[in-house]
Amino acid sequence: MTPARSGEWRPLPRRFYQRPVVELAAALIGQVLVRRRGRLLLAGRIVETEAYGGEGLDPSAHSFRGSTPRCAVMFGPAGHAYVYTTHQGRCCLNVTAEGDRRGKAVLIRALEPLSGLETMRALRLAALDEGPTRARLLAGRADHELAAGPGRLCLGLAIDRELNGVDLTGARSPLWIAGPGRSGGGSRPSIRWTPRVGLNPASASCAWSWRALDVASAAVSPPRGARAGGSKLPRPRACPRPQHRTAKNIP
DNA sequence: CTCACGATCAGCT
DNA sequence: GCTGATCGTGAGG
Repeated sequence: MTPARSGEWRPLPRRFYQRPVVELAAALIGQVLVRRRGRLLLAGRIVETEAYGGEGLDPSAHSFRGSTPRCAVMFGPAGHAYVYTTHQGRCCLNVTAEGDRRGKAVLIRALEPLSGLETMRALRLAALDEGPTRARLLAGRADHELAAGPGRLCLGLAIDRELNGVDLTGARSPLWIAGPGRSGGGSRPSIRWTPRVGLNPASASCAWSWRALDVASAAVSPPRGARAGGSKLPRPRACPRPQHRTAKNIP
């Protein structure tokens, strides 16, 4: 936001990412994702993440069946960006974990915008078709909705496949993750665990509560299609026996 | 080459 | 709360 605050946004070191992936998903809550675009900094506080396990361990992970051209970055060192495209030209951002080259990563699902809000709004709008609803969207898009969702935050922060593989710890990186700085207030966020979004409810991995979210944030992404603006926290998708992580759960 | 499948989103009921 | 759009990716023939 302010130059003084942006000066506090230094990249977290490699060792921050070198830990079990579920632990990293929790540790990322409250940190600040920063995107440098020319002289402009776009940034938001991370409020929602999901852990994805490794090859042969987590059927929901792209790395489950081993390295492919798309997910090769997951098999690289920790602290790099894995950006993949989903349909409708949208992207999702993951950060690699552990560095054991077994394909573990954390999906960043939602941010609370901190810096560059007008640019985020413009980038989001540019991705929509021109039409009669455009003005209404412009007026109605609340700040906390700008990056509430994995595809939305990539649009708003101009994150696309060109950033796939970038080192998040690099001093000159166009993308990095920083500590909360003074604005963090010193108190650790309160984390709630739920099953991950979009899984087949019948799948065994649906029982693993590997989605971490900041209970205090209004910017967490709804599981699917729910109207924004409501104050209710998202309800986890119906899954058999949701449970918190256990030693057995952690790949 | 062809086919099936989503780690989604916006709009409407 | 539900539906349709729409296309990159990877597996298989």
